[in-house]
Amino acid sequence: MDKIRVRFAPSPTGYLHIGGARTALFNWLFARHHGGVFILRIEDTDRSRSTEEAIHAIIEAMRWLNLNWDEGPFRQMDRLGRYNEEAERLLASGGAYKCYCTPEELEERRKAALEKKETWKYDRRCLTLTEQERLACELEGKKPVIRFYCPDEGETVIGDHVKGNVVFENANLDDFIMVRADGIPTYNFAVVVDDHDMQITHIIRGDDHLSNTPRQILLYQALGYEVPEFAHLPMILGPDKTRLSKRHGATAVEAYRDEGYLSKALINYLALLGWGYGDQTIFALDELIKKFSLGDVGKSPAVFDPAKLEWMNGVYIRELSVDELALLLKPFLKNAGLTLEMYDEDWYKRLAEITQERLTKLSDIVGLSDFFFHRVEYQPEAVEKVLKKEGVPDILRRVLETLSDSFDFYSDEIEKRLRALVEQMGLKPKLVFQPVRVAVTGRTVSPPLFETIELLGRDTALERLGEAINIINMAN
RNA sequence: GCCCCCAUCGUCUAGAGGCCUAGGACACAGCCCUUUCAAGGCUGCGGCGGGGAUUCGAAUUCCCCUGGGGGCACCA
Repeated sequence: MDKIRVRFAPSPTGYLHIGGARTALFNWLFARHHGGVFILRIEDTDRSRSTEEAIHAIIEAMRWLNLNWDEGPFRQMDRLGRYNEEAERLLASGGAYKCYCTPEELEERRKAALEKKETWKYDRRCLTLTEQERLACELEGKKPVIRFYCPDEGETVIGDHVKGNVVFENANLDDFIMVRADGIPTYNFAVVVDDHDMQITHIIRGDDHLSNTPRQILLYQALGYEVPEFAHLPMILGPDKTRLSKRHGATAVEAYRDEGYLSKALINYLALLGWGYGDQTIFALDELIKKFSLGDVGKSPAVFDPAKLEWMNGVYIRELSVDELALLLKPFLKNAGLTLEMYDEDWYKRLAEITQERLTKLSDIVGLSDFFFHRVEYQPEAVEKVLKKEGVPDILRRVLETLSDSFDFYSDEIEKRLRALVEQMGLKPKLVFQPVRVAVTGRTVSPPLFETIELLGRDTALERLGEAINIINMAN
């Protein structure tokens, strides 16, 4: 087989969507698996909806996901000449014809047909225009569109790699518009010329394109092109089983990045949406490349499950080294305004270490560690439930004394001394540690206590212990 | 309305006629570990949409129904 060439061809009308990312990923995996070429092409022929920002956003997202492309990004708007050439060629051979019907006229006729419960198909009014009538239209200043002359007999078969053979009656297709009145090609035409020119061997895309495929195949044949292979991926759905969209929550890849998802986790999760390899759920990237095949792509649509993505993200966060995690965490802290001069690199690494298995998203670090960066805010509930218990002031005083002793302020040593105190007081560990936790963090839930005390530093820890004692006294 | 696609736990899926008493993962519940929360371990809950047909035997093959999705633009 010739060298495999695939492409991802988004239209730049918004951010890179989860579904688009999945399509890009499958193309990329297929290319990498076969040592082929992955091409990025921007389908920007919809001039009213395409924007430069969207192009940048898509490219950014692709980079973040590490879906590197070998050729491109190509832009369809740069290739207008080619479409023109091919359209002229088809016009000359009778495979296409000019149509002077205006959108308004068409809309009217479409409506009328629908009212009579007839299926609308372009009525070929302009197919039989005489040269004189044509000239008259031109003189009126009408700009024609170019329509494909669609055969009304026979059938077109797609040999799809995931759907199998799909048969369409040509009679159900109509003479669709290839080139708009302004000379810009429509999707169905541009995509065919591009895929041919770029020697695409496999077209892997969402199955929302399945019903467009026969039109495109007919176009390939009319233009004398070799028809490529097709693989139509099942849609990604929201919880209500409709096509995944903003209504269902975040769908932009960059939103996940900003929430603190790791690209590797997103990739792994996306790979499982429509593809599977036995019972396995966690795949390293090279494993994905090695194991990916179109044959293992499922036919049925998949519901996007944010909960599973979250879980998987946690798995990937736990796989990070402490150094890597510390580096990734910093921007999230900074963004939340949580910074403090006194904390050095090592401090952040320790923070990463003690929060690692508690993070499901990088952004979780904010809620988990904010008390390190500003005054304690005692949660009323925590004060009520823990600090106001019998004997707590005494316990906190004893802890304060213990931590005031001169010793190296490390978690191991802190733990040793506090456990000794617990022993000495003859209390259950929990009875001592929970009040201490609330005293130094303001709440009942926190990272591991002794490490937290260490990271707070002796001064702050003692200060907060004292503050807690005051609060209790004042309440009484 | 017309055309096309799809159908196993709530979700992602394994399953290509007997290995299925339908397996795994997420979620959920319980227990263990434990200074909290996590993480981890164990256990549990939970499914082949319905009807025919083929077969000694069907989640697996075929047909119909139902349900869901997609397309039918001078959008892609």
